[in-house]
Amino acid sequence: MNPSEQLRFNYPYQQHLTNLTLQGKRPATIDAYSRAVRRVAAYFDCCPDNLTTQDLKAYLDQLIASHSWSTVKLDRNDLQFFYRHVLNKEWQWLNIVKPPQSKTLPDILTVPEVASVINHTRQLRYQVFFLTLYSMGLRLGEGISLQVCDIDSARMQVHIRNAKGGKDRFVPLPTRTLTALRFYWQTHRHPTLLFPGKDAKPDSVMDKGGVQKALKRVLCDCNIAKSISPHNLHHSFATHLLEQGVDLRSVQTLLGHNSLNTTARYTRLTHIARLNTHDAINQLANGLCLSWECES
DNA sequence: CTTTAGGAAGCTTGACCTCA
DNA sequence: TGAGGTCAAGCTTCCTAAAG
Repeated sequence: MNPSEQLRFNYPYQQHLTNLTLQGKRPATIDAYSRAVRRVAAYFDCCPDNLTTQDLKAYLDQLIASHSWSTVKLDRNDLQFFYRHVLNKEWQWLNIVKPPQSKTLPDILTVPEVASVINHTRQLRYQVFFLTLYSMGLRLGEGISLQVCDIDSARMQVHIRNAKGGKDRFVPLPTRTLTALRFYWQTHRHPTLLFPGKDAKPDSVMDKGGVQKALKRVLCDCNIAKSISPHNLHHSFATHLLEQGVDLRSVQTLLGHNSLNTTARYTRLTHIARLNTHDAINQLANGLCLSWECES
């Protein structure tokens, strides 16, 4: 893009960012939506305010060929937002962009596999972190943001703040996890964070990429060939609770899921006798043998 | 359908170790 | 002791999957 065109693009782009913020969109959404506008501008090498319907159809057509439908949907939604709120235009034809129907299911670790992963994790911080994610069914982002003040050891529960969609929830805290968190905290004694980063910035949390890489290494050491990421610990936890007889609604509340869609795979298990959620969680955590506990 | 979080890749940085 | 190598962590960006 030449300098004058770039200058012309900057104004609507900034307006777009402002509108997204004013609409209360989360940072991840603003990031994703702003990328789509930058991408279409880069593709046509100009400010996208005067593109024709044919131009945009051609753009989305090549995008379908080169990217996943998730990306295509994002760009479609972002362009719609951009045209509606920045350019004040409607693009009805965008409704013809519809992804094919598909439904995939995540890989699940067994309880012995989870124990193996935790025990093969050499660094204490990752070992305790994986235990924390699994034993309370947390998402990666929820785990790394945990603070000392979120732990309520009197009521044996943890306050999960600003989870997906900006929602809070409480989850039961297994005794074993509390012990592990206390043990690990003694090694760094950070005033607020349970899982601080290693860099010089005092309030930086543990890096997501580092956690992902650490888990990949451990899975390799354990010879586990399943497609597993930290988020699969969240799914594995849900599966194991249902296998223990906890009812589906309780598991969804625990994980911060409102819909039945993603957990529908587990519904066949709900005929099993109901079990107290707190007991089931402690049973799962107690089923893991942690190497550092054996050493200490 | 729309929105948000997670995963992955590529690059940089810094700690740690070895060796001349 | 300093140069060079190695590796993990951190950071940024882009892409994909999951959840609302």
